[in-house]
Amino acid sequence: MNARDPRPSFGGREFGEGGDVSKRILKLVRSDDLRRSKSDRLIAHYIERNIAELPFETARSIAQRLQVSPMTIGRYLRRMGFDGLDELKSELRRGGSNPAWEVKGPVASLEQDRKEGKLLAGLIQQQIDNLGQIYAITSAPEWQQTIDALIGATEVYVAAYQNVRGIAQYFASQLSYTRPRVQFVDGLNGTYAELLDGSVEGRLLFLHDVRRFAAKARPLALEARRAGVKVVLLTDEFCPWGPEVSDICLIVPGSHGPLWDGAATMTAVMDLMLSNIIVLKGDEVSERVDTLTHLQDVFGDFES
Amino acid sequence: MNARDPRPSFGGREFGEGGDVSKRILKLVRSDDLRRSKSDRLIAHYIERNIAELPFETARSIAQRLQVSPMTIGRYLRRMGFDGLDELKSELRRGGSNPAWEVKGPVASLEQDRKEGKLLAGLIQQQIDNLGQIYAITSAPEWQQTIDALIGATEVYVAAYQNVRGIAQYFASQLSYTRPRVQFVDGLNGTYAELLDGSVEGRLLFLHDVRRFAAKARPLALEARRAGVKVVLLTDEFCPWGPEVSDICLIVPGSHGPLWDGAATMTAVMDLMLSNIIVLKGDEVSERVDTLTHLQDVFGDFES
DNA sequence: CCCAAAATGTTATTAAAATAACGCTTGTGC
DNA sequence: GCACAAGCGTTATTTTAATAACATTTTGGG
Repeated sequence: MNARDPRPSFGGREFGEGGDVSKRILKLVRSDDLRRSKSDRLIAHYIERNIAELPFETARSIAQRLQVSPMTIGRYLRRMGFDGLDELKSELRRGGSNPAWEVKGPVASLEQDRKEGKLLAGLIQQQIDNLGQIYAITSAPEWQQTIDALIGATEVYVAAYQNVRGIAQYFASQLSYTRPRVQFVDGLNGTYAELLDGSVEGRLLFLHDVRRFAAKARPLALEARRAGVKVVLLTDEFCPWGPEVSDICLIVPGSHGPLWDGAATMTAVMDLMLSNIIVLKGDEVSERVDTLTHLQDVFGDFES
Repeated sequence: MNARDPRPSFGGREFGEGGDVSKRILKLVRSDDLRRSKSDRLIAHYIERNIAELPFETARSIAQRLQVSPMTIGRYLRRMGFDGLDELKSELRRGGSNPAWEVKGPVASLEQDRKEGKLLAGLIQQQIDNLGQIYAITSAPEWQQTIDALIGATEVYVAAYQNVRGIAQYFASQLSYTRPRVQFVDGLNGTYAELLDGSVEGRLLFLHDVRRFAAKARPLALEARRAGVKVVLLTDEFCPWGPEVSDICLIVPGSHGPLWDGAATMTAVMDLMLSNIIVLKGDEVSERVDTLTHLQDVFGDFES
């Protein structure tokens, strides 16, 4: 045993209260003694909320999720009184009888509630169905073209209006982690000169618009193409002029609900694009992320 | 791959019969093809009776229990169509989602397709799992409190920073369709005076922040509460100071991927909130939407 | 009873997780 | 601020599980 990481003689299995095991673990995890440092709280919190998932986890996987080192998890478990995650697991196993993971998952109860006509369950179900559909998009040739375009362009300009403007800004923000020269444009100066002045070859306009289309969108796309800018359009199935004004037109189906159109599916599509880019660019992205993380620490107003 | 122990092209995930995963596994295990030899039946029987225990087992431990060699277990799992027990476990973990589309095989595109196809499908699956989980949030008391607060407040201020800023702006934009006096605040004037000056009772701060937390977020929440503003915090499971600084703390689990943290789940949560509000406010919202639609037509730069 | 084919066990190798030892960072008391 | 202690990450090592390749046993037909 490591002298630096002693296993205390109290706590853990020494308790013999005989009650429900997961309750005991939760109680342990909630005790002040195990929430002292920041990562303590992180881990405690994670266990508290994901106790049903623990059987599937390893110390390593938890560590990765929480962005700490596996050692920290190991030390924490030892402070809890368990000699490694396996010991905690077998304790959980004995305690049994509470298992959310058994046959019914959370999704199963979701299904149940949906049948009972609960509104939110139905909406979630619809979101899920939508997500199932977007897999089809990733197999379309336009998908690969879009990825290639986003990677290959010298400069990327992202544009969107009205209510989905924020979503596109998010995309631009995330995209800039994977490559340089990404900019959100709003044309508030009235000209879009930065995009349309033709001073750089290989520019790309990533235009996002959905129903109740913005008046500016179509002319911008047309003008961009005239200026030699490649245009990617991400839109929904209601766009009447999609393919005409764009080089690559990605149509996301089903991104509209009974009450109104949600942006969740679009966000998922964007996240998928980013993931795909990361996979393709690999280490190149890691380096850039490191650089940006450093810059964040210097200028970024991030915590800690 | 071992020529003696081929993994057949049928079986396992190739089936897309839909429905609950454990059902699928049980069905597999009961098929004649997987009960041919003596140990086949032994293993099949064991899985059938102890499927809930599987997450705690290893191939080795099962083997020991059944007095066969670990190899036999491994081979059996492979015949089932799983590449090792871990793959079966992760299937079980997913619980209940329909793998129909996961199966559609490799996407027909460029070289790395198989890998990437799998990857994207996996990411979508993860999104779906996340969505399944958010149902749990909607049943939490905090959910209803949040909805009530969003409806009941005299003024709503939405705040977020860095990369999720756009997402929150989207939320603010959408929320303003359901009720008046919604504003996104960024504190760029350095004071947040509009929010903190105490000139109006019943104000609400809707603060959204996720990992790599903004340095501004925590102080803003604290200051807001001091100024008598109710604080709703929408965050992920990594927030160490969530409940301390907020009146209502909504924690969205699983909004993080292997590559990075996506915003799709958060967007879905927001859309759900909006839907919930619409349902509760009913006609009141319709009227407001009509009004806003009219205003859009006059000022809004919308098409047609 | 024998023989071929299938099934299983054994052994050696590979892959992966846990952790001890060390060093850096962070926070905290004076 | 400064110094000491606690917390954490990193690397190298140990331990454990999974599996390919080979050896042995079992099964079923003649």
